[in-house]
Amino acid sequence: MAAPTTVQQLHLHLHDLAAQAVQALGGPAVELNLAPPPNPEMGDLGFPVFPLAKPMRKAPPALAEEITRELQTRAAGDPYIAEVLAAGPYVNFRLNPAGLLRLILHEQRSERPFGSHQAEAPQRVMIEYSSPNTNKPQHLGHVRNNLLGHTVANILSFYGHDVIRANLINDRGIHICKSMLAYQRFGHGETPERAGVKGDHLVGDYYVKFNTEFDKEAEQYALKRFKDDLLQHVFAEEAGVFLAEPATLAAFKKLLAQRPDPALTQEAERLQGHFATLKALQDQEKAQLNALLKPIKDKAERQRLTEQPPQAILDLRHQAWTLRQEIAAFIVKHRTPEELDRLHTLWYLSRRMDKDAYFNSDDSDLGAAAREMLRQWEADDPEVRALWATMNGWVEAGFHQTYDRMGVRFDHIDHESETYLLGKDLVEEGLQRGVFHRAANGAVVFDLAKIGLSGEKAVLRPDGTSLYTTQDLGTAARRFDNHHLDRLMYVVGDEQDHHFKVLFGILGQLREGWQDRCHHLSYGMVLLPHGRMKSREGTVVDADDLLDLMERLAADEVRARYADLDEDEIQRRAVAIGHAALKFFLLNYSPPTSLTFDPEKSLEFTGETGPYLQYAYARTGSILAKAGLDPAADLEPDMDALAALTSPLEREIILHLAGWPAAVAWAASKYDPSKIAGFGYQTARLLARFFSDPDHNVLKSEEPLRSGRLALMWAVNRALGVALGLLGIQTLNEM
RNA sequence: GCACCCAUAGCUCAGCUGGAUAGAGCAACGGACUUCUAAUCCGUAGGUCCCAGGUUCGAAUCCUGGUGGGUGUGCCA
Repeated sequence: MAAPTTVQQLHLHLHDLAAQAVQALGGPAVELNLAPPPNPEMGDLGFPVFPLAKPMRKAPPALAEEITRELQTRAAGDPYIAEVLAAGPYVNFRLNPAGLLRLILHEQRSERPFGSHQAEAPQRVMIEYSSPNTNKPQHLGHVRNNLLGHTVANILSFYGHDVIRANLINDRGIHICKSMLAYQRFGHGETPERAGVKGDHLVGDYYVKFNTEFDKEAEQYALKRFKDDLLQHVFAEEAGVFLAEPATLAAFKKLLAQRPDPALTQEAERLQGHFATLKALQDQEKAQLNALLKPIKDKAERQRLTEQPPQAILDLRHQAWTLRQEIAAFIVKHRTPEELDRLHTLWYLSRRMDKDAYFNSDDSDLGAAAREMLRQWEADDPEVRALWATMNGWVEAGFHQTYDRMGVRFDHIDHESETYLLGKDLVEEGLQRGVFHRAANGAVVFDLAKIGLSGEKAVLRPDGTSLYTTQDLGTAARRFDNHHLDRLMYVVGDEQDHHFKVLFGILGQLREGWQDRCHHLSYGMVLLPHGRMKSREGTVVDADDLLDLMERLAADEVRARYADLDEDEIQRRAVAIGHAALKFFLLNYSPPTSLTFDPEKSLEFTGETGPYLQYAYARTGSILAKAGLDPAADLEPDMDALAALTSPLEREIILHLAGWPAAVAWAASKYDPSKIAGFGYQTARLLARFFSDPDHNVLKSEEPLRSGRLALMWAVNRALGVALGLLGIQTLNEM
């Protein structure tokens, strides 16, 4: 084998050397699991001999000794291997750091960037991310999606694939009509310019306006239509249940706040404490009942026990009932008739009334108007289309401002208004071929049993209109055909896991091989300390507001450190640092992890954060600059200088850098930016240790160590710069 | 009911596809600014890797069963 010219080849070289040694000793040809030992004193890269012990009929430690001796003779004179040593049942290599760093420097100067793949053929990959609705501005959830998609695209592209960044803007449908209708009725011709508001926010305000107006309408309807029904339920058997609900008591507390009476409010708060007890009682009851039922298989006996549980369980229920009564009695005693009406209505709306059904009924004025508007849109009504074009224009302009701020971009932008009719021909063809069948009511459906799931999935309604899935099938097909894709990826939250399983399954039935070329990059939700973001409750973290906040917080930090810096420079750094903190925070979680965003705790600039990486980078750059070296220009390594790098920390840094190609390969194959973030953080951590140690001072050290350390700084600066670039984090030369 | 995901330090998370003594950040406590930039470093403390079995030379990691939490399960999008 030729001498290794890359770190990856070196890894293979070591593996082959070890495998040859094993075979020379009569062992089997197996893959050896080369991994770093837990302690650097043991070596840099090693493998366990357990799997070889049985076939070679030797005790592991003795075998390790034997393999080590064999390797020592075979590796003699190898420029990359300093030592081979046995450690119990393990065989470890100690590498020559100078040789390793020379390889790294060589790769960093080569045309193919260090860490990009060397062997695989490039693939054409389309990755769809963001996919926003044009009825409201983007929020923190979108930010995670945008950054995840954009960063994965960066990684795949860096790795050597041909990447198409796609966005499918959901610009049509009933939800769009809601904001349009509210604007038409309440907007008075307002524009973003006149209101001084970003277009997406302006439209979002009308979407909210629609919902509050609709809620009012629904409440009035419920009160008028179901008054008798409400009263009956409330004072009948469900009284205790309804009144003793957390939501009811909370609503009542709000009502109490309108007629200030501290004593009552206090009492309401005390009673709210009962809910925790109620929950505990319920859990106990459930646990006891389950334990009781568990050993009993007979169905009738189980049912009897469920219906007539033993006294202990009844006691628990009684305790709970007493608490409920206390809460109910409090509300009944202190409510005014108006308040009770309001509570009834809220209860009915939350428990009994199907708001979607109401929206879709002729009873709802706003619902009917919105649906009519959708019909007009589909019929190309010029007035509706004009309004739609105007408002969508505002929203998209707003989106693009936000994308630009985040550094997120796209190669292809599709609109659902152009794609929503796609897929029908595909369904027709599938129907002919028996992929789909016609249901009794005329709908065209897919039998999910064909792909190992249960139930049916409709792809055409009885009236022949298409569904979301139909459109997705058509859009995917068009993308495969137009772009000759090897892979099609969707960055979408994990609540749509099932949808994509179905979609890909059907695609696979329609076209051989498409299923395996599709991938759903599923990621966890962004939660707030109190739970999910709910626009209804005003807990949504707006993307633009968040970016503003990050910039402001970062500006405060910069100002606190460099009071005399001019304001432009403060702002420039604040944008870089604030965005870095946000990006790193979101990308440092592995995608499947759902994360809790706590503004108090999440917006940090110290510890494992983006600015920590930027800081380490800035310091390497500063040292290079002081030495008169340009980090952008190439550096010619001098072996004597590199050989002077012998401290444990220097070795550790070099070894860590050698792990970059593996980190990129891993991130690219798993679509996981957190691997890159983790690598960057480890790099920064090693550097922080390096900088804090006076013995490792670069500029004050003697030649040839000084040149060696400068070469190391140069290599680290490049590697960290590339990692930060992939994460979309701006580098700074001074912090 | 069924399906999928998750459970690791007080909190938030890693843990390289089964290897050697399970790691970081935050929070707590103690120490280091005459600095190649303290957005930093060093140290102390903190663990029944949810529980019970199984596979294996070896399990946080794989399998089975349970418990707890989340998300789905539209002829909605």
